[in-house]
Amino acid sequence: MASENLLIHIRKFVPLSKTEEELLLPYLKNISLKKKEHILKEGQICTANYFVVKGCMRMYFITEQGTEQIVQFAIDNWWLADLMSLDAQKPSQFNIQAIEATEVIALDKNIQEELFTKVPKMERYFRIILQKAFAASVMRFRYIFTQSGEERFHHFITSFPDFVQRVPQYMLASYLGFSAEFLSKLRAKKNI
Amino acid sequence: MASENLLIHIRKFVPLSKTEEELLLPYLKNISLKKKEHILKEGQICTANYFVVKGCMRMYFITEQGTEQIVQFAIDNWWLADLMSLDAQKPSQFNIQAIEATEVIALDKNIQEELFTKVPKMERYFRIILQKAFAASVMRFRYIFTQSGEERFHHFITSFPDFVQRVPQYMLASYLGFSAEFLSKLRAKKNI
DNA sequence: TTGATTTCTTGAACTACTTCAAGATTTTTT
DNA sequence: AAAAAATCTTGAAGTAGTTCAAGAAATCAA
Repeated sequence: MASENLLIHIRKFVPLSKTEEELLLPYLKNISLKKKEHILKEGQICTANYFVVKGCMRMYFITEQGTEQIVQFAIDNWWLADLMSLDAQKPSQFNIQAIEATEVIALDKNIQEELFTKVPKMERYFRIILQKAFAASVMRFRYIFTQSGEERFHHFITSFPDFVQRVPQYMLASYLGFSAEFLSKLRAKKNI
Repeated sequence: MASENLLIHIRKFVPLSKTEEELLLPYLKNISLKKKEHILKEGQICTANYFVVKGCMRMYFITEQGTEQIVQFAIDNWWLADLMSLDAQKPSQFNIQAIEATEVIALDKNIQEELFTKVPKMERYFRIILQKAFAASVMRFRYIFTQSGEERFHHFITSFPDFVQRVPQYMLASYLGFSAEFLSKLRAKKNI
């Protein structure tokens, strides 16, 4: 059962009573995505926050030059959404797409407030999750600003060796902030 | 009174009753920082979250090459902390320093949980603040990855014209991710 | 109000990447 | 199993930045 994965994740940060868990469940919606299926497209309003139960997703946009630029990945047990669009209910500047067949749980914006009133611990859970996500993005800035492309690539493959197998190389290059050709040359140099 | 500025900020996101405001105040500590004074140094454990009432601060670290790299600025009405160090209570990899004479309000980590229990709305306030901060950092990645140094500089000075006057150019260059010399050349080219 | 410190400028040589193009390989679909 | 689509590779030429060095200008401290 998909929701069980989310419950396990939540319990790591806040202790939920049986009653609270039962209150929470009706707010969750299971969604299955095929490979390459979009759950958000540029110009649409982001209506939910998505928890990846199993699979892999990317958030990206199309640059002025017409190329794709990836800003975030999400794998099992990560939340993903365009929080700016979700918050302001304005058209998104991003796309969110499944890279492989993916199961997500959606928490709809318009019932989220009601959930937080009924189960205040969920507000706490998201405060903690967001704090960690923001702290991680500060570290990402650190890496982007001080490491060369080669160093960032090396750091990434040693930190997430299994993940590297799951996404096409050109997506990894985009996420790390350099061209697919450059990554190919790095690999050639290192015999990877 | 410094705390009044924070109360005004909080009220923008959550409505606080008179009682709740009175509960909150004893948790706040006012700190005055001189220009160049540090409130956190690399290796120390970050013990509080800081709200800038008036002034300007930077969060930076020293690269392997011995140069300073700025990851965040904070001006009036922004929170600043090394959230990773604060959360895990491990030594920080960053420095936080006042760029000009600055007044901050500190919210200590070890009493924060107690505050959230007494005034749950504060947990909500931080959930909202963190959500906005994280959404903003996603946009910052967008700019870093797609705009040239020149474009980022132009975008920044048109978005925050007053801020540019307040910090030395070399700090702005560092924040934007290029060398001070390069920024100087950009300005020469544009007669700014 | 002078000296010390910090910040900004400029040019020259260098490099970590990019772009383009075209073919090779792998994966997916039928 | 063949055709189509997606992904990866390689080389050559170009460029947006960097580093270094040294002086000029602005700001700060006594």
